[in-house]
Amino acid sequence: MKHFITIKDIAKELDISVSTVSRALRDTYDVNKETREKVLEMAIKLKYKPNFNATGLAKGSSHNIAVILPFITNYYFSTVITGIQEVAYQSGYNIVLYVTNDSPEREIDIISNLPITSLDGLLVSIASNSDYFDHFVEVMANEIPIVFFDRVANNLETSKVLQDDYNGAFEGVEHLIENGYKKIAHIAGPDTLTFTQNRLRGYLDALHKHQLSTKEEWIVHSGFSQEDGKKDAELLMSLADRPDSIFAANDRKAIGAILYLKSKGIKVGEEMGVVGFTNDPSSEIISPALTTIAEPAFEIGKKSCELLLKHIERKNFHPQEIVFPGKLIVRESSSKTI
Amino acid sequence: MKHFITIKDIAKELDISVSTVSRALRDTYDVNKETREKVLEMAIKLKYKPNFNATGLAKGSSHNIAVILPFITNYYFSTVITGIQEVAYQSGYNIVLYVTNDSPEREIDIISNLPITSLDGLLVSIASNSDYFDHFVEVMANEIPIVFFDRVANNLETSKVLQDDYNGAFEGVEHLIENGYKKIAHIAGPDTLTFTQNRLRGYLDALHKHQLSTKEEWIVHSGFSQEDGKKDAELLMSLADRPDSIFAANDRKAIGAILYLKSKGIKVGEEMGVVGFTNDPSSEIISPALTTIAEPAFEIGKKSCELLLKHIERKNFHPQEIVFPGKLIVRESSSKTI
DNA sequence: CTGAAAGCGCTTACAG
DNA sequence: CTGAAAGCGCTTACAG
Repeated sequence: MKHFITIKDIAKELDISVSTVSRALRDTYDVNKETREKVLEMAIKLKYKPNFNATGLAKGSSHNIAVILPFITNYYFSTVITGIQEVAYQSGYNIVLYVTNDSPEREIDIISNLPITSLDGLLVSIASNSDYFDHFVEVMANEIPIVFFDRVANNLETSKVLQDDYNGAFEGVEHLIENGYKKIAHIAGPDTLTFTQNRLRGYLDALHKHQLSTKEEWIVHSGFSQEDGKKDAELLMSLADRPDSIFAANDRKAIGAILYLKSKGIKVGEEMGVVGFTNDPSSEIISPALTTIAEPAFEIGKKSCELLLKHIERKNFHPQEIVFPGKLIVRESSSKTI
Repeated sequence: MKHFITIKDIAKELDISVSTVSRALRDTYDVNKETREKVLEMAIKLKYKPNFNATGLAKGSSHNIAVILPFITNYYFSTVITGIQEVAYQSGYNIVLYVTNDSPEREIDIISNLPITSLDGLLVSIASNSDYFDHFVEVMANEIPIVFFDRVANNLETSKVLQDDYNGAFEGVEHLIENGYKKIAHIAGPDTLTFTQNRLRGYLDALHKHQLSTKEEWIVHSGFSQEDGKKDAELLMSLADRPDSIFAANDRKAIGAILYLKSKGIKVGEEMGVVGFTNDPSSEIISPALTTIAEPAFEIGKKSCELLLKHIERKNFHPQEIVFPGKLIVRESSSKTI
């Protein structure tokens, strides 16, 4: 059996009670200054490490937060986690990671089996086709706060952190219009996701503002992968009335589309404008380089974690919704004259 | 205070002792079949969730494993974690994630402050310039098993999971030679890392086998980023005796190099061959597409986690070193006749 | 300012 | 096969 140094060892060594050691170790209680110093010294000398199972049991808090998201193998999510992690690390919290693979079933299974008694809060971005949120309600009923980011569950009284999907899309499409494109298609994400809907609205409103119209067949919903983008572009190019440009819901789709267009000898930029969303590093690698809306993924991660910690530490912290503005990054894929 | 259902609630409801409930909940002990079934039913009915702080305290195991690595914002590491996570999920283990940002200081700080009493094992990939491993020894002294992957600490009696860096490099360089390149440079990683050394050896031995020579100035060590690759290529191109091809330690460096070469109007493939290592998805996005050695990142993650679980479950499981073969993927960046 | 005692939820010899 | 009891390491009213 493993043996670790406990407060009992410190107490024995110093010939005082464990209660006093316990109090000295946290600085919230009245303890004689010298006693505290002796305890602290001894703790370092013995390399004492608190047993979080025990503190968790006794106090009902664990300094663990769960992060639950669809994937981690892409720029956006991995950067968000890095931001979350930065704040958690500074604040002495541990991150427990769960990946749903974008499957609603797996999401439900994970949430229902969460080691909820050793979790102080949850940070979550839901799966594309999640439509059942009762398991979140159950978690919240246990007084475990949740903060949603990016892919949020509406109708839940929790804090949310988002990028400005509507205005980002609006700006991206307007940029296309200003550069002379008139027949703008939109390859969108799954229409169940709120941010997909917001980007679609931004697209529609930008067209409307400039008295341009779209066609139903120019709006295609599918997944978020490069492969999806490829297929969407193929579909658009097969139309009798072809668009002259594409606003993609994210960069991976945009890149898939560009790859397809290039393979067909279509000159991206000149012949066919493309604008993405995210500012994935790949958008600089592809040629022509991709014009896109940059999302502050790292900041979103940091802010989400900060909010969650506030909820954890202040019982009645009022839920907030934070929206980060996007930023248009103009590159080569959207200029008729490269 | 939060209140959760406990085994006491089940016991009271059924009018039996908590000991019996406890035993019925795990199936290792002799319990009357009917009793067990009643308990299991009631547990479901009351939505009982075990308190892992309590089981951890009582048993000294927590079903938590820590994953500690330099970054998660790249293809390789995020895919490895996905593999780890897959196995952990199937086996009912939780992943506690720590990111060192490739900083040895942060790595030491993290490892020294690990909630070691609530961790069953560690999966780690060290920072580039780590050279102090005593904190790992300390962890191991507490009977917490460690499995290293990719960036391993030598001289430690633990299991290790790697790709075949030597042979991968050898094959990549030989491929360049077979395609007619003769003056092959190597843009390497930090020379402190074992896998960097192995890839360098593979490069050297392939040249040697084909009676080709290199020059000291053709071997340049730097970091692993795209930016590093760019700078390395710039340096190589400034040489009086320029190489005619580059074997890069990873794809990001290779891509940086290609981007630089393209910006100088150098025709990659024809004029200048480039081969990478990893098979990052970006290697298909860049044009010309990058020839590379594919690493089975997902498999490496799975295997690492499987090994760790064996160490956790079987006290005297003998440390193993697993090496996964790489696979040459030929694309456009290495063929003189595109 | 400090100590003794009860308790957090679970496990596990020890009896029977 | 089952129960009573002690214990895991820590916290926290309660006394003093």
